[in-house]
Amino acid sequence: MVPRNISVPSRAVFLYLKRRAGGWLKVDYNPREIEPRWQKKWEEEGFYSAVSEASIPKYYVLEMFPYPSGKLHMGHMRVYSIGDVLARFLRMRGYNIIHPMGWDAFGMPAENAAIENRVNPARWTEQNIKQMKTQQRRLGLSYDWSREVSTASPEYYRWTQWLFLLLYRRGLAYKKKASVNWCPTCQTVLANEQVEGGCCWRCGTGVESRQLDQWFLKITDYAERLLNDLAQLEDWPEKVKIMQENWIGRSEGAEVVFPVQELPELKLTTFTTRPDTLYGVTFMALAPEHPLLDQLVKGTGYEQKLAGFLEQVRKEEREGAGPAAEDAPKLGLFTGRHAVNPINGEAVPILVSNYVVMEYGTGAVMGVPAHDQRDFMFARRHQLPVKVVIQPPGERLQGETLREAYEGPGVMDHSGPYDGLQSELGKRQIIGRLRELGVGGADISYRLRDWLISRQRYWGAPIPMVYCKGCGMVPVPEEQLPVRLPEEIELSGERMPPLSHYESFMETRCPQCGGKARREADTMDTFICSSWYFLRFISPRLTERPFDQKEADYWMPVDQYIGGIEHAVLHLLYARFITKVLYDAGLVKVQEPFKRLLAQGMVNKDGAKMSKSRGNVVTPDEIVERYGADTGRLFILFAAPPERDLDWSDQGVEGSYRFLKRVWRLVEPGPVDDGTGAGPGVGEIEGNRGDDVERILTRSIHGTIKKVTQDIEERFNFNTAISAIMELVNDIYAYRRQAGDRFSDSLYREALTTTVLLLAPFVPHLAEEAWRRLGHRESVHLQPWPEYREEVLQVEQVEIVVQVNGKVRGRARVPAGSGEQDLIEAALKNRRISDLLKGKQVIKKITVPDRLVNFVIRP
RNA sequence: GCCGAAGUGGCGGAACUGGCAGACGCACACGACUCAAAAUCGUGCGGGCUUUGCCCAUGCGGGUUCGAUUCCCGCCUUCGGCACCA
Repeated sequence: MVPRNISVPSRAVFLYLKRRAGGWLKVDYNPREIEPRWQKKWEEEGFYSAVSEASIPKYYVLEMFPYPSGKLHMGHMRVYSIGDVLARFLRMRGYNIIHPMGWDAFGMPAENAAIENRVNPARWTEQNIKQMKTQQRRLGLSYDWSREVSTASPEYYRWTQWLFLLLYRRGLAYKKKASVNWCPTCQTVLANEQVEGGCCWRCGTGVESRQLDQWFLKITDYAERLLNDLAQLEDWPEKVKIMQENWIGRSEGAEVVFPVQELPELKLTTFTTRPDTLYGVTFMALAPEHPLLDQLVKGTGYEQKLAGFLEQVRKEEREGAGPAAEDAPKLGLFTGRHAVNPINGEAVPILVSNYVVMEYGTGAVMGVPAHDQRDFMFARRHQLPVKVVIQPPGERLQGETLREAYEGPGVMDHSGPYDGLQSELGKRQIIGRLRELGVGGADISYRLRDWLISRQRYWGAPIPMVYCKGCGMVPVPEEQLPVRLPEEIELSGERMPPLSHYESFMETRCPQCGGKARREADTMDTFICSSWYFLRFISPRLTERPFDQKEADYWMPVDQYIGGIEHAVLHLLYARFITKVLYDAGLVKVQEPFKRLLAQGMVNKDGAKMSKSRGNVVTPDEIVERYGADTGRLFILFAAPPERDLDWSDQGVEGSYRFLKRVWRLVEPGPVDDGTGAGPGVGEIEGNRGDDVERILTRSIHGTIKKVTQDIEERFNFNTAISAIMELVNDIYAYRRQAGDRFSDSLYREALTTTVLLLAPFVPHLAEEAWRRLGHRESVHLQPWPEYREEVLQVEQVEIVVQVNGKVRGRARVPAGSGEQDLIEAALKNRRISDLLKGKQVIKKITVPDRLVNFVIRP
């Protein structure tokens, strides 16, 4: 038996502290020396490499891979820090961790740099990757670098092209001429998701509309599944799911077919969410791009006028491009033809209007001005009749005097046999009638459009298609992949797309007939490259297939995905779509790629986004240089919960640094039992408070383990986890101050050991250095996470609050778990309480075990 | 306009299931150490008052409850998403 509270080791500590105070043997906290040393060591030891091994539970931690701009910013540092804490924590918890990193390396900055500075995009990108990787390495992140991939390498884009062919084979990739979003600055088209408020997501330029022959992916075929499966994503933020839901924009309604009066064989199909207003139709409006327009107008004498009108619309669009489309004038032109309302045989004029969008529904709108605000504004502008067919409760509206459309529900009116019916019921009945008549029926429409993937640019994965005079469009056979991007190319920035002017690329042989053929000159949207990269990380060097299915079955899905909210409907929707396609092709077993998602907030400074123009930019490099990576990581994680925006504070960083120095001073002396000297004399250490100090520290140790574990695992609240560790450190200092000759070497050691283990995921370098100083041989990052002992947390006595009418009026100490009667008795023993209750009538006594007693008295 | 989130000290934030509002940190003030400063250690720190204590206080106004930062209703402000989607 070793007696407790031996004074010898504590004297050792004491003397050590004294010596330090004298200024010798002291080593300051020096992250600049510690951090690179451990980074090197860890890499040599290679224990961050993931190995497939089904015997222990796997965990896939992934942060959205970056575009290699060459400059790491605070936003990057934040995502990586969050991911790294999780990866390190879960590794200590006994999981088989895969934590890879790579590069979303195709994209326009490389190409633009090439044009401006005559550098080679491939070299430029390589350079940036190298630079950025160095910056990442300095942060002490636990990546398995052996899995690094770059989407711009032929070994990778070969499989992006393979994916395209898979989509093509499955009928999900097609080429069509369509009016598309064109960014004049980027000289390329954009998918719908890539237009934000009418402007380019990348450069902010107003987007124009252009007619081009382009490649699309049929993501709309998956609209229903993409929508429904959101319900399975329990661990995704509600916000992101709602954004995707809105983006997909499912509306239920009906399809209604209107024959053209003058040309009965010609039929116009419309989509409406309000079949109950069918009797209120007073016109029909077609989109300017509507395919039947030419046929319709032919022979009416309106041909000239139509051509002029379309020219005007186009001009209007070019000039008025941008937001506020709603306020744009609703131009219209009569086509000379009429449509017949299938429900009542009424003929209404057919017009062309710029407020009808070809891409939604059928590109034709049945105009019900009384019950749709846009139709109403159009009708008033062009003197079309307004016919009220839905009466709101307690009102009788008149078409002639209506000031705005009534869009709510009501009772049907002027609707033949349906008069007097509730509109909701009327919807169903009219849909039934349309079906009977064979002129429509229930239908669903989505806001989601097909994904436009052609980019008239050079630096992307070439679309593996060949055009042959004899055979037409022919896909490049898989065994001929990759279609290599010519690396030595002069980019002028003028002749787009660049590849079309590069003969040695364009000229090829037709895979079918062997004759002369031309290649597709467009490259793919980089969002395709990033919609499957999480699978490539699983088998990054495989040459026969994009990924190994068995390995994918083991590692997928990504258990925790972390990234910015800006990808709520871009990357995250595309990746879900591609995963579902791969599932349908029998290549993966999961229908959803990301089990859990964390959308981290932005990093601001002085309440505004960090930007060069504001001059409020702080870079990870500066922070690492000045304070070390550990301080930067700690501050970023401590200053706010991960999903919230974070305000950078130089003083806050200073505080984190101070805390780490405080920890350093605890561990810097090394193991405490160096066996020199005798214990401190009585009175040399102030405030001896006896046994209690020991119990307080013990409880603090175990309480902190519990809190930190829960905060990381269940809530992702790293900020509160860190504050708990700070409290433990404060308790250790208090113990050192107060223990006196009861100082327990073993307890002190346990406290330090625990602190270091708990800090390991957050500040890996300092923790490692401290761990070794405490006398350990093996890395702290290979240690099991500490377990807490519940029994230590049990307390015998608790302090309860005593309230009178809900206001705190006193306190009482009671044994833990006391019953109602004991609580009340203890509360009444308090002088103030009994005084307050004297002569008063107690109506009610409320007790909450171990918490409070509340006396309700008559006022 | 529609959809969504958030409003708590001088500041970042905490309070997990309705139970002591303000943990932890920053800033500030004071004290110790020092010739002095820095560093460090310690103490205090929402506001008010008639200060053994009492009152007010979690954007504003109501409500439910013994008790509300937490639940409900109405409003205000800020931020984010969508924006002629028939």
